[in-house]
Amino acid sequence: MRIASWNINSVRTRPQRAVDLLAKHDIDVLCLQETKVADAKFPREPFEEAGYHVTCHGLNQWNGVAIVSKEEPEKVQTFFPGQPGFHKDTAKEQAREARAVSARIRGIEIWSLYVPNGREITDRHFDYKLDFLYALARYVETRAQSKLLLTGDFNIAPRDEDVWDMSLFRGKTHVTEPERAAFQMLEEAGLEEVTRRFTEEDRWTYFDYKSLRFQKNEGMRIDFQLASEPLAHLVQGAQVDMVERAGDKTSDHVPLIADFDVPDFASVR
DNA sequence: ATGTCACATATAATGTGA
Repeated sequence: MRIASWNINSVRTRPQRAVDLLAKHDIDVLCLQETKVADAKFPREPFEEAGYHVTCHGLNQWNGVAIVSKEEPEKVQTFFPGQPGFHKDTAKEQAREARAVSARIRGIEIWSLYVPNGREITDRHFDYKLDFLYALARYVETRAQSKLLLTGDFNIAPRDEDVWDMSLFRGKTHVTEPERAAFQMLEEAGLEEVTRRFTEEDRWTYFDYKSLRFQKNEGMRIDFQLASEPLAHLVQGAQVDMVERAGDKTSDHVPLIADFDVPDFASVR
């Protein structure tokens, strides 16, 4: 079973790239982040014409997540239990943003997650990011005994080698101790990151649009797939599709693909 | 090289966000 995760940075800007990706890799489930579209405007047709189901969760032009799957999801959840909200105006309601959607497919609870960026370490958004991760870890603790998969853009580089030049990142978001500790909380709650060990060569998942970062191979590893133990031991391999970052009108992130030995009971019958 | 993209809005230039 092939599960891919990709921060597409606007699904309306490049829907055909996503549809082509499904065919190119024969993807069973594609988790998208930063779709940047409200549900009513989501371009469902090209995915459905390709034979896929679309589960989307978008509230406005920001954030937005989706799960595109060959099989029809058995259960869908928007927001994870305990997910905190945010609004830049503290006088307004701190409403939850469209950063989490899940679908149960072939017995796996699969989440497409877009963790808050954090902006600057002195910004309220940074505290929001940490709160989001703490709440996520608490939810994981309740689900870690079954097959659970968190995919997406975590906006954290857990190790120094996950950025191309650590000296440029000290004091900035994505590499701070509290962010890395929060990521570790997810692991301590029962999850294992399953793609890293298969992607040592092409290890970046993100390249800034600015400063020719892709051309200079100056990237970051901030996208991951974290599986609970009952699923993690079924992982068979992982890869990034670096070709997807080349060419015109690309996302700034690269698709992250993982394979799991999960039987398709329907095909066995 | 902060110097690129994407989205929105009294559509044309600017604000927000990454």
